[in-house]
Amino acid sequence: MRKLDPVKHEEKRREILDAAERCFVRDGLKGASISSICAEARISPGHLYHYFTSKEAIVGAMIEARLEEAAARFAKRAEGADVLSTLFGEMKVTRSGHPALLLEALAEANRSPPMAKALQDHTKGVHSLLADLLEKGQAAGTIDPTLDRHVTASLLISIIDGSKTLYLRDPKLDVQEATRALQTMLVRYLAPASDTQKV
Amino acid sequence: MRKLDPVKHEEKRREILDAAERCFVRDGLKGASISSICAEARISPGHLYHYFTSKEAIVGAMIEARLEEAAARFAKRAEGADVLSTLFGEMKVTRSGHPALLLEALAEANRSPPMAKALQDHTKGVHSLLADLLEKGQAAGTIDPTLDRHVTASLLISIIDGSKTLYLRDPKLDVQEATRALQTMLVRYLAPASDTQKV
Amino acid sequence: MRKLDPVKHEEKRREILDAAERCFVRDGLKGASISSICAEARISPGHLYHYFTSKEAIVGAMIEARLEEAAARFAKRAEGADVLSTLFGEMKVTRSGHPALLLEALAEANRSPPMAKALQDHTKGVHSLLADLLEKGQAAGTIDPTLDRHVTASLLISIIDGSKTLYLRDPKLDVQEATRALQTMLVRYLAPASDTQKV
Amino acid sequence: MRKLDPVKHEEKRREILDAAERCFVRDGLKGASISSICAEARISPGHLYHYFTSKEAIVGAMIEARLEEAAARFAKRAEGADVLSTLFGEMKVTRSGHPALLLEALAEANRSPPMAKALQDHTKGVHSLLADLLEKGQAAGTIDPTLDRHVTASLLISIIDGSKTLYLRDPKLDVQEATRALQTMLVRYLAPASDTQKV
DNA sequence: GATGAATGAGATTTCATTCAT
DNA sequence: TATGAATGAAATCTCATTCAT
Repeated sequence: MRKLDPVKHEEKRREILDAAERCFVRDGLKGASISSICAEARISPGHLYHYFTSKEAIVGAMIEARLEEAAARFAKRAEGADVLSTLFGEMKVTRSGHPALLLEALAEANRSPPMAKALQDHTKGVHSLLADLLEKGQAAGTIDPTLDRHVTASLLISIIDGSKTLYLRDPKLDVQEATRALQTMLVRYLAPASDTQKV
Repeated sequence: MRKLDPVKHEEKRREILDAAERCFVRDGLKGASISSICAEARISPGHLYHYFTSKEAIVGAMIEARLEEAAARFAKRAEGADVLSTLFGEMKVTRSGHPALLLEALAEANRSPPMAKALQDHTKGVHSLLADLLEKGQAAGTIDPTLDRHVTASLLISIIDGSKTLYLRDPKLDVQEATRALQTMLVRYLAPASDTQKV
Repeated sequence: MRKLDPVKHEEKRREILDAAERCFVRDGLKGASISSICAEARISPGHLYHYFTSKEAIVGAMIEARLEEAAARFAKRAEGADVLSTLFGEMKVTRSGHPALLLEALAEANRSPPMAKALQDHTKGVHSLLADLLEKGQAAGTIDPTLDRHVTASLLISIIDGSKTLYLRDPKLDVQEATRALQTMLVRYLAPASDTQKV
Repeated sequence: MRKLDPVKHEEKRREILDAAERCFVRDGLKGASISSICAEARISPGHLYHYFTSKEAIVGAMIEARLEEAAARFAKRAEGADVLSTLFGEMKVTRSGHPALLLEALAEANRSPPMAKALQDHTKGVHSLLADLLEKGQAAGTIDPTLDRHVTASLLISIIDGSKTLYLRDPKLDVQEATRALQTMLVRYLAPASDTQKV
């Protein structure tokens, strides 16, 4: 009797996730309520439960989508580019892309094993992309060959994470200047020893 | 004839804050409930309100205490030391000191102006300490004199923040190795141009 | 496909208000609790908040309804009648109609501006009705033309208010006798000077 | 061991009652809390319970004191005066003397038998004073001898009660004018039939 | 698919009262 | 006498979730 249209279903799911995201950004993962999400998505609470089994599921799906999107963006940026320009590209995003959500996810990962797993799974993808880029750079002689690719990749990710707090800790900071400084640091770190010149 | 004993009062306050902190680490800033805090502190809910006017006040006092403590620790470490060894010292703390709380505070600062203010105020202290250390290093010739002290200080703080996520994103990461890599990066970044040798 | 049914909604609202009124009469405006109202209305506390945003809103709506009802009853009684018979009619209600609620409202109006406003707004309606009746009586020669209609109307309302305390101050008082005395007083007060005969 | 000084005790009790009264006027009988009373009286909650066994006892004692005071004032005013001037005197008090408390007491008397009893006991005193004054007036020929003294006394009390609502129902009312109108009404009501002239 | 009524547990906070000192 | 620590019940209100239609 139910003629279920999987396409429309998926569409609606995404609509709800979008609405949920706006609520989560505004009110926090715990602070946002199912009913606020329903209001934002203009559906009834009963209906929402046709698409998601619980609030936790919404949070999970939403974070998952965000992480996936970020990974995809990163992968696209990495295509045919070198490590440095990929990283530089990523850093311009710093103030957009709702760092709030990433911080929420990181805080939540401390307590929620599913959240931690989602975070770690996604991290793996970005990690191996970076490690590959580093390897290519080392082969091409543009990256210091003495650096361990895996540790360095992890480090680079953590630096991107850290860059999300710059604005929170000092809203008056000149973002462009800070970005440039970050780039300088990365260049100095990753360049082979022969590259004596400082940027 | 008995007058209120401010020492005991302060003691009890700290006891409650300690209990609260354990709850906040375990359940999150929003996830921890007043009654769980009361249970942890072994007092009645009514009594808690002799010491704090609201849950928000508890969160605020607790974060403030943590930030102050961190700043004090940092200041002590900086006494008579140079930038690099101060930073290296700070990084060993990485896995202790409840990074969970810092991440919670950062996430919360996105929405709560008082939290943002507390974070920014504390940041200023650490920032100027770092800037001073950088200046001294530049005067002594151990730090690249072309670096802007203020931007660099901000950047260093954000790198410390980012280091808090290393373990969350990859629990299998070798922390010692990662710490060494971080140190390498800092040395390469901060060293004057003449110091050609890589560590 | 089911849309919200405003009729049923309104019905339920009124049911809750009726239950609330019973509680308020029994326990007082402050003494009645949300949970007692829920018990009386046989709904859950959560559900009550689908219909009212706060306890204050319930109190307000309930008093408003009462005042409106009283005003409507008064207006109906005044239709085609003269002042005296209207007032006499109103006085027979004395012991019914829950004078308790009016006294609560009056006491509350001392502190609650919204309550004061509701009371004053409703008073205006009754006041102008009375003033009109007085004017007609003066034109017809049955009411002393030297009386100021507005002050007199206010006075008459306060006398009705005062009549609500008769039973409270002396439960053994013969209500019929008291009502007759009240009527006598009103006749003597309002009658034109030429009407020398006392009732 | 306890050398209890009954005079000081009584003094303190009265101080507390005065403080309590201010709180009750400000916040209502239910709205005022023990701790607000303690703050107002500048004593500790533990200490308060040396003087009163419960909040109810404070309310009771306070209302009792008020009623007694009102009765005493009334009695003093009645000394050697006639009904009308006594009533006129009483009416000038209208806006002072915290009508709030009387209205609270009346509302409370609907539910609290002790409060009802206190009210009725006090009423009896005023009632018989008024009845006496009326009797004297009738003997002297200044009061209509056909009026029942007891019913009339009750009626007069209720009119004084009602006058307490004048200002609440219409804050813009000219109090002097209203008082004059009230006096007119009383004169017309109480004067013997022969006194044809209207005031 | 879609609504909104309905639930009941639980959150924060207040308050009268008692207790130890 | 006097303090303020301490209690625990209860009050208001929120929220994730389920159900009937």
